[in-house]
Amino acid sequence: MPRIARAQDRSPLTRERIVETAIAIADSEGLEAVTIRRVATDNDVTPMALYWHFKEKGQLLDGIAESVLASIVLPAASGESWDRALYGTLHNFLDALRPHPAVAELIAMRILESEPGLELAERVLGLLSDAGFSVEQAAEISSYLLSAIITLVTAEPGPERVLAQADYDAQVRQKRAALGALDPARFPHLIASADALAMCANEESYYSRGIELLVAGTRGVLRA
Amino acid sequence: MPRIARAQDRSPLTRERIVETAIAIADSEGLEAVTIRRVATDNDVTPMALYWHFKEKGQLLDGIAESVLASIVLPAASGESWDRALYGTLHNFLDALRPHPAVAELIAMRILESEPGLELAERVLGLLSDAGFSVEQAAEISSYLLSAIITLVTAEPGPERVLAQADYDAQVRQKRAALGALDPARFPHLIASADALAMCANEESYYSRGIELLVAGTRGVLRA
DNA sequence: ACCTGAACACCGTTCAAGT
DNA sequence: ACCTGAACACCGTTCAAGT
Repeated sequence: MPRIARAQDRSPLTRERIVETAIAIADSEGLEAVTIRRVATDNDVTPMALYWHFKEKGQLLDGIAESVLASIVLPAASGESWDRALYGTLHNFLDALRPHPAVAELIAMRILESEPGLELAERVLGLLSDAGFSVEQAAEISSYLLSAIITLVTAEPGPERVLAQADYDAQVRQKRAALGALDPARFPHLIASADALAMCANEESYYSRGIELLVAGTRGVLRA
Repeated sequence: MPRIARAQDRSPLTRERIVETAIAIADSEGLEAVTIRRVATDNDVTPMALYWHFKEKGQLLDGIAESVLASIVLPAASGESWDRALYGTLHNFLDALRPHPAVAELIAMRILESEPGLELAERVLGLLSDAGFSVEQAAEISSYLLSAIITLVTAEPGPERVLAQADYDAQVRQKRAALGALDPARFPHLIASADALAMCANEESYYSRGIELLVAGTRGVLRA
């Protein structure tokens, strides 16, 4: 008599599978949709099953951050100038974050808690040291640069990335209209910028100019 | 026969009083402690009373953001160079955020939804326009600069600002120890920076150098 | 106009128990 | 080792009702 399909017949849950589904939920519906109960449901398991793999929800969030940080591709250090290498490294970090804007906010506080995050920070500190910054300045600037890259993706102009295309377009129109309706005597520049503020016309240039600004700023404080 | 003290004898709740207590809770215990029920309790009122003043919790958070934005002091535009004026304006924004680091994260998405936020954005756009940026570039850079200021306060090195002094010190020690225990062959710069990364030695210089970096970066992309 | 009481559908988490 | 069932203390929110 064949047993009906049940939990013990399935491939067992793993930390990795749980984190994977959590990221998928965040990508499609936002971080607030990532609940213990929802992640459990998506794995055909009761909520309490997750507590075998994670002591508490915070550890699941740690796992998400670590997984995204692990996707950073850091090429071997080359003979470039420090500022070009810094640009490249920050871009490598950004490229890992962009596919998962909804979880980016988890990362800032966790960089120094994970192996791949430590490697990223070590690399940036090294480049700033090459540039001639003191240990204290390098520490301050590196932690700021990495946070700023995260901000770049969480603060991309336009509605949140989680929305369906139709909702997205509707929100863009609404935001543009709201800015366009302002008092022209008081907010002339906002009115002129309504289009550009309502959505990000060109993501690539938004991101590369953002990183460029950070690197140029780092050069600037070095000279000062 | 005297009535016992009851709800209808107290001064009535106001939007402002509610927002005020919400900010106080966030300041002392963090944003996650701000619940409808807790804010109600602190006002000696049932949770449902808040729904007379706010349609949903999101509107309370909007109110918090607006209140903090309203505390920005923007001096009248002076004859300074655009970059010095930009430094000053960003500092004005920062000064409004610093007393309330726990709610800073609410502000980024809400700047263009409130009167004082619009005034801040208009000012920054004007300065970038003076500098010679195109409308599109000014829009991109302004939204990035304002987010970056918020990041400066949410990403300040060291443990979260909500903790009691003893817990704060303990966390600093723990973080420093963790970094100090890394493999010196792989993470030499992190080990050297352990002290500086575990806490912010000098907040004032951290903040002024952060703004300096952003202004220098803006100058840099203008020349490019 | 302003607030309460009772109820609902959700959370995260614990604890004892099953295989 | 890995998972379930039942329960607890919390959420935000609705709806009808009180003054």
